[in-house]
Amino acid sequence: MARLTLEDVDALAGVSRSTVSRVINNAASVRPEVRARVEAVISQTGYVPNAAARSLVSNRTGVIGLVIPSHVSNLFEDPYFARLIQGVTSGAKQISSTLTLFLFESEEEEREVSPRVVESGFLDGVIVTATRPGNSLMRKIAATDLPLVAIGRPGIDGIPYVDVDNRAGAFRAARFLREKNYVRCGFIGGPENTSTGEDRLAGFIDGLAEFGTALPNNLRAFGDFSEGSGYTAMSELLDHSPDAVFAASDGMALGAIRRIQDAGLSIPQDIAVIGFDGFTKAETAQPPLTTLRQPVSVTGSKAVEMLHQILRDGSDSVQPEILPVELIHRASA
Amino acid sequence: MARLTLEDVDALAGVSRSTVSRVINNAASVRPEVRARVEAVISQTGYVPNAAARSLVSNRTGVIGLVIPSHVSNLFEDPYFARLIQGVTSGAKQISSTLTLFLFESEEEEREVSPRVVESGFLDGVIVTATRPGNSLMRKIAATDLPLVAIGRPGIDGIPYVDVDNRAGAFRAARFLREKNYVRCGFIGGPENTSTGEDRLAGFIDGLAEFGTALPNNLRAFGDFSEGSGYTAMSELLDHSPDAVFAASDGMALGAIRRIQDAGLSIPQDIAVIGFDGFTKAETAQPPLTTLRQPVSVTGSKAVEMLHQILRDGSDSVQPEILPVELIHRASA
DNA sequence: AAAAAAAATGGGAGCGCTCTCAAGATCTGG
DNA sequence: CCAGATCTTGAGAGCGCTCCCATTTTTTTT
Repeated sequence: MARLTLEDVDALAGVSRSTVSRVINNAASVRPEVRARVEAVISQTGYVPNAAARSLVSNRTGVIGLVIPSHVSNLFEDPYFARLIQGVTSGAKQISSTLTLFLFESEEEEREVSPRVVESGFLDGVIVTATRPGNSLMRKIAATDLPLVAIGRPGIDGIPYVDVDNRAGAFRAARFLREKNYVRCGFIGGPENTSTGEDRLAGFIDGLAEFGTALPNNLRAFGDFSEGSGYTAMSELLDHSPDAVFAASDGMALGAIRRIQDAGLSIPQDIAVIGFDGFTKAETAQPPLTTLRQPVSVTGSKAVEMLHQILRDGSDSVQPEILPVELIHRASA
Repeated sequence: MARLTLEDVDALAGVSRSTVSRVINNAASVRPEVRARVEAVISQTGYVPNAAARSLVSNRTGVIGLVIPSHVSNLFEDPYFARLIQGVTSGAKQISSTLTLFLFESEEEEREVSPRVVESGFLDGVIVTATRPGNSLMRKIAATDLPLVAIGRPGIDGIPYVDVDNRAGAFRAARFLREKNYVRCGFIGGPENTSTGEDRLAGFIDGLAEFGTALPNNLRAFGDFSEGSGYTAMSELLDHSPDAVFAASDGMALGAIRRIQDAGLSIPQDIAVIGFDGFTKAETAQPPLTTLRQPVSVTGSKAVEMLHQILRDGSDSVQPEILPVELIHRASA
């Protein structure tokens, strides 16, 4: 069976092309009985409008892109992206859109693919995630008129974004530790050239400062959010005998825990550990990890929502959104 | 700046629409100098053909769908899907296609969205993953003429698919344990109504049978591939004092390890453990997990490759592909 | 009941591209 | 050097839909 067209439907329903189109698009000015008749034909024949023809004339495709730049694809084992994708997908469903994924493996790919992504009219808008300040992809997309929402504070002014309150979360971690009278608080951070990395460090420093405590350089170490890097970072910190550590991801926190235990020390008696993420693996850790839970999936759906609003009302209509994080108290601190 | 059209380009290059089209599509019959002239205009103006117009007439969209049915979205923390998506993405890139993701949260959604997915002509083809035998979505898609490739043995005849050799892998695990003279080998399986679950169980049974050993019912337990479910399943097995356990996923193996350690037993002295997956978390486990590594990402890109071949040569042209798995020997067994 | 206003419907153009087909240009061989 | 074959190019139709506008039908008003 060849695919049905709108014209087949109008012939069957005894109305004009325009009327069928109105029914499909739920437009006004169609008599209820006519509408019913057309709908009957549609459901009987299983007619589905052709997407390409539709978007050729309407300039809407119902497709939004999710861009994940190259430098993160290695940390894809992190549940973060899985959850984010879930959130974006479910947001997209709300607005009857579909999600296409742009996962880059190298900066070269970013350069190469981006015109196709951006200019072909294939997308109604994009969500760009995990960017680094000055990321050229983001900059390039922002220079076009393709609607854009960033996830995480972008380095560039005027780009609407959704972020979790990394700063407040890290601040909270510091206060928590200091209130429990841990005095030598160490820090395991994410990559320093990311907004997430920066904010969690800044917030932690601020939180300690509140109690008149500083964060000396030798109690700072950095990883890439992965468990392995947390293990390595903890090795550095151990030389300077911290009594508590705040790690900027659950993965790194688990790595730190493993390192601490390998050193024959116990948690939280010898060293307390706090993570950041709130993934399930934090729950089943030994000991269960105290952590800051961030609403990853909500971040994703919120981003879609913002994009939708931009699509409707223009990009001046939206404000950045900062979602709260929550301290989950377990046994590790 | 309004978007350029092909006509703008032809005017600038002083040729006809047809010629520009030929250049874009890399067709023959264009004099080199003319081609060069047109290409110069294209690169200077940054012209990109409109995707919708193109696919309206060519009936190709350059988009392939990846369908993940509802019953797996909860196990999305598993690195499996992240890796699979990576593989599919990189395969798609090879054939200049983009990937759109269909992640369902309920069977109702599957029913609702599927016509749009399938019939709108928006997709050149789909890859359906993690299906259960008799899954209605798969069946429905197979009934249309949308090119389809399954990941994992589908329950339905005539559908091309890619799978890893679950059976051989599980067989290998059994042989390995028996050769090391473990005599009471237990099994923690995946969901019984999935092909993966079935094949890993069948292979393990066969492998034991090779040594004249049976797999009694009280040494079988089942989970959903997650760590938590492995923990629970191991609790059941412990009552029947196995001296080795093969878990059908790394996640469940790690859960089992935790359970065994909670019981004050040591690995592999008291109980040996083998997993299945070969994820990085198996490497960093305590003790490091012996496991069967499956090529997840390759599975994804292979599926795209098959789809591509179907698109070119028709669906009779492809054979199912079974990818080998590899035993990684570490300390847990 | 006729005139004016409002609502419903249909016809036509056109979105930006590809592809067929015919015409023009270039290249063969005798 | 010209008939025939080959290569290159351009014109035109049309993919399936939406949207504007003119026409017809219905409703409201006087």
